[in-house]
Amino acid sequence: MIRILLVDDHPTLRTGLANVLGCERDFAVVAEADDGSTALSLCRQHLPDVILLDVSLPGMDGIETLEKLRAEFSQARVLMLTSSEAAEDVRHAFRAGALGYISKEVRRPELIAAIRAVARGEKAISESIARALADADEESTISRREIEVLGLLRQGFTNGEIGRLLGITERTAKAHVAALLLKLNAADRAEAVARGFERGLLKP
Amino acid sequence: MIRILLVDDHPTLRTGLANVLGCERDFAVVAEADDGSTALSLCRQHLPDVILLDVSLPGMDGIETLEKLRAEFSQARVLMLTSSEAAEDVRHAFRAGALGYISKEVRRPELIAAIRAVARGEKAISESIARALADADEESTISRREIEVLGLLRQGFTNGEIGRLLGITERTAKAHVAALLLKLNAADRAEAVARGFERGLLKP
DNA sequence: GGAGGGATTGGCCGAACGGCCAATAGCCAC
DNA sequence: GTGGCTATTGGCCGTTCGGCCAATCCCTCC
Repeated sequence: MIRILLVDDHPTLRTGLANVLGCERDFAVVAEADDGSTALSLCRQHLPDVILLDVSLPGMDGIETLEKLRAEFSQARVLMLTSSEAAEDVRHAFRAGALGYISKEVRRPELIAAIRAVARGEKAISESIARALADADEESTISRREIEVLGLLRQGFTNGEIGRLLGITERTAKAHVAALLLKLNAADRAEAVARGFERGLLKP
Repeated sequence: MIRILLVDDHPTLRTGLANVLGCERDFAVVAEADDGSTALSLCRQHLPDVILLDVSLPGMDGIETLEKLRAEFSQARVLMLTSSEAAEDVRHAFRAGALGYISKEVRRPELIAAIRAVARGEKAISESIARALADADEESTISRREIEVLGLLRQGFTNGEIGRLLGITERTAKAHVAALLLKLNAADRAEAVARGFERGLLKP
């Protein structure tokens, strides 16, 4: 018997999942949560075999929830669910100890197969996500520092301000911005920010 | 009997909806579509009483689908479903003839009530959406032209290029950009683009 | 028919931006 | 340990940006 905890903020989607999963004789949805902290306490109560975790949650987001879950239950087997295909999110999730990462768009059989795989301790990645990861690899990698700078560009800071905020020279800030423009193939910081949102580096 | 057409690109969510709706004796889900053109042809086939239409669809988006549906079936009663609360989307939807607009986060009873209301030809707006609309009213309204300019800022165009693209002077383009910065409370075009994404004026 | 708001344009100016070239130091992987 | 990548900094320069002030035309709402 595979005991499952559902974590998603959309009640209807949870119903759909519960319904789909309920059709499998060896699946049992033992609890449902609509946010990260509820997920944590329910996990303590039920110690599920598999946790289906939405990436975007209100308050504490999916990745953060994943980190806390893994910190407390290092053996927790987590399958991330997502609506978008942001390569950086996927990487973060795996780094934080997720076992699987699949799109909500997948059909029933794929979903079921992914859950079984994760329950066995195997990895599971849906095809669209794998493709997004491959695409991201082709493009140049954006460094952590650059993502940090991108976050400041988003807030309308000038190069000088970015330098001050990061404790570096305006020159260096400029260099980071230039690197961002190049890697994101953007003409100016406005387009860089747009690309950030398009790629999921920045979140609304 | 209320005959319903479901339009959403997430199979699991559709399952959930079908499940929730199936519990009501006077509801019948007569068809499901995962994109706009399928929705159109299914609508021709089944002439449903109510259409549940997701705002974000692959290819032709929800609003566009709505427009085509209304153009062909002017009596169509459409209830929009959304994951985000972008005030501009809501306005566009109502202008395009939607009868209702609710968040996917709503609980079962609210959803059912909204569908019954729309089936009777009444409007239905979920609380969170109404709040978003109210918030948007407090802020200054962004004109169509400005949204157009925002779309160009996103693509990294300079004021001069924007002028050329819109057939206006650089001066005027500058004026539009300045208006955007003011209304979006942004320090520069990069932040303006970010605010555009945050508000749902721009879509990834 | 008048009021209000959006779209349009003008000039001026200091600050910020982005491009190009080059160099040093630190860290990870092979 | 050596190559490759990132982070850091420097100078120089033409272009672009954003702010401030003011004016006209057109459409819609009352």
